[in-house]
Amino acid sequence: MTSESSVTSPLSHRVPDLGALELLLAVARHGSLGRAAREVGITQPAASSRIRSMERQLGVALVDRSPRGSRLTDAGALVTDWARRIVEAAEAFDAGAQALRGRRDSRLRVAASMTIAEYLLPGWLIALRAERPGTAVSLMAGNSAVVAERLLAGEADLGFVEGLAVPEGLNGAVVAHDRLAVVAAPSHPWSRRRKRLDPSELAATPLILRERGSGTRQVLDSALAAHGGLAQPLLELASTTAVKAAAVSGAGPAVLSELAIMEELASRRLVEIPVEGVLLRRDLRAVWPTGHRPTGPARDLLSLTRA
Amino acid sequence: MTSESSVTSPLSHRVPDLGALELLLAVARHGSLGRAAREVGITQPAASSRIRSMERQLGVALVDRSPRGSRLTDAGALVTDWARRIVEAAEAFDAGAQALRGRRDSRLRVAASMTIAEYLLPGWLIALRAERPGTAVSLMAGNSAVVAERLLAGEADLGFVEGLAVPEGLNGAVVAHDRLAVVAAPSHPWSRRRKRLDPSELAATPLILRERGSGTRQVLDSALAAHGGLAQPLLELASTTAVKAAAVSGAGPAVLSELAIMEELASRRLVEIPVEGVLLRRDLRAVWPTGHRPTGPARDLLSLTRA
DNA sequence: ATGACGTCATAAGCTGACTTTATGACCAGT
DNA sequence: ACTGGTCATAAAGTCAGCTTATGACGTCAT
Repeated sequence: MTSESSVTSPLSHRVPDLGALELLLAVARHGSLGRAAREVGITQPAASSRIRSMERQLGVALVDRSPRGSRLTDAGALVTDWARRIVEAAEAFDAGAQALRGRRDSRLRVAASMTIAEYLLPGWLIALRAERPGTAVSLMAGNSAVVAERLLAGEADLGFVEGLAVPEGLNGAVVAHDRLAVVAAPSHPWSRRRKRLDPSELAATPLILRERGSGTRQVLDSALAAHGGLAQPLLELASTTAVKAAAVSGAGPAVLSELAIMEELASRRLVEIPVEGVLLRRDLRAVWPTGHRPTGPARDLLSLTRA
Repeated sequence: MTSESSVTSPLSHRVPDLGALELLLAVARHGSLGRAAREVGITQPAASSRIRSMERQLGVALVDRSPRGSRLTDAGALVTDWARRIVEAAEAFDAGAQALRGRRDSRLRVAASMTIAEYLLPGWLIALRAERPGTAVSLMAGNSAVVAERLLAGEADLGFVEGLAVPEGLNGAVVAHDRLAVVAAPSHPWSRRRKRLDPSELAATPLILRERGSGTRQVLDSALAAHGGLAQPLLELASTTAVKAAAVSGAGPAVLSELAIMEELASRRLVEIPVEGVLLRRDLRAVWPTGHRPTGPARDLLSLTRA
């Protein structure tokens, strides 16, 4: 192994900072260090030095400099693609964080359940910003009851919930679907099964679960009710993240929202276990007080989310 | 709109740097600033100050401090989840960049096509690092011909290609599938179609495409050959990224690999247009020289990728 | 009660990374 | 040759973040 590859130093020492990555993307777009520098608001020598130190840090030449401009090397193109994913995640972070700041003068006040706020809303906010720049959004995250309360109190203009039913006093429209998936680490015996899992077997096996009362748990229990009773907890954890981490580490099978595990499935840190005939689907809905159809910015956001 | 929300200042001024985000994740894990500080290798006062300035920057309280430790606030939990996605993208970047550095003493030398190197390999490398820490990997990216050449010259131990066929002299195993999808911006008329698109209509409509000769273009042309001839280019662009950007901006419909557009579909910046009866599927294969079944680290990586 | 141990906050001084300004070298096209 | 574009280098200033040293506060066990 190389001397560096085994070092467990903090990521931040081995990955260029966001400013450098943005600069790299700008260089890719413009084909010139100087123009890229202008785009990100620094001078040309600063850009030159920054790209150079990024190349030193990574140990790879990223751009071919010529008197007619700079083009990415092959390795540079690859690095730029990877960098773009970091920057996109940062954009989602920024969109979410700005909404969370929650100024009272926001034109659109959104109340959303945790799952939606975590996985879907940042993307929607980016799309909204692209279509209606200057729409200031504020975000309140909470469970269905909290969302309903805010809407009915007139403290929010649009809500998003993930329950089985629309709360009393609200109207809603389904904007997306979520599916609960049974997953396990690739090392788990279930990941090598050939037959689909039988629901009764699922109900009889201790699982890593969110605590009783969580939305995920409710959906699972109601789906298993017809097949031999409630889910058996192997571990009960307080957050989706904790459940995921336990499952990845091989502690046992878990039941998680599809939204939460897309990346783990793609990288095969988790494997989905097909289940026979159990429908673990739930609707994600936009909601508003009965009679108050969304208008203005709320309507803009709603139309973005409709599938 | 708020004074900040309309500012188009660089992302890096509004998003905390990677070190701060890592620190926040550590605080979430440990429930204590001091212990989190120790984990990321700084002192407690530094952590205290860094979290505080992050809270100032975001305008949101992230942790509840008490003499018995620190817990995330509700907003802090949400911010932490968003931060985790940035850090995960940074981990993928790091895994890829280390492989790209390509020391000659690497124990596992991989040659991969661009699409695979870009979208799948970083995740595999993270998984490999988790299972076999200390396996130094080097990466060479290129088209199928380059991959084959490296393998046959003994300069690579394992290859990944995405063509329609296995190159001469190599054996292979399908490790994943890719599907080409017809996509358009939500504003495009096709996104409001109710009927599936007819292949002959697809062949007759000018599309945003990669340049002739690219893998994507070849697959599309061969699929359309049976339905009225080759694809008509509206724009021919040199990179997947450029095609994607043009499609997102509404320039027209595009045909892109499913891997490349997962995020855009999730956030509805792009909409998939269902097509009637055209199979735009292609296999992604691991390959090695005929007769040289992968062993050691190459076998470890191969077994990770098998679906 | 009281002392020990944990928590986090504050203050002062240092270091280093990144910046700008001011140049210079290089190349292409006029 | 000259003009206008490219990138590189050097010197000097700025500022964020670090460490060390200390203090305040709450909990727990004696």
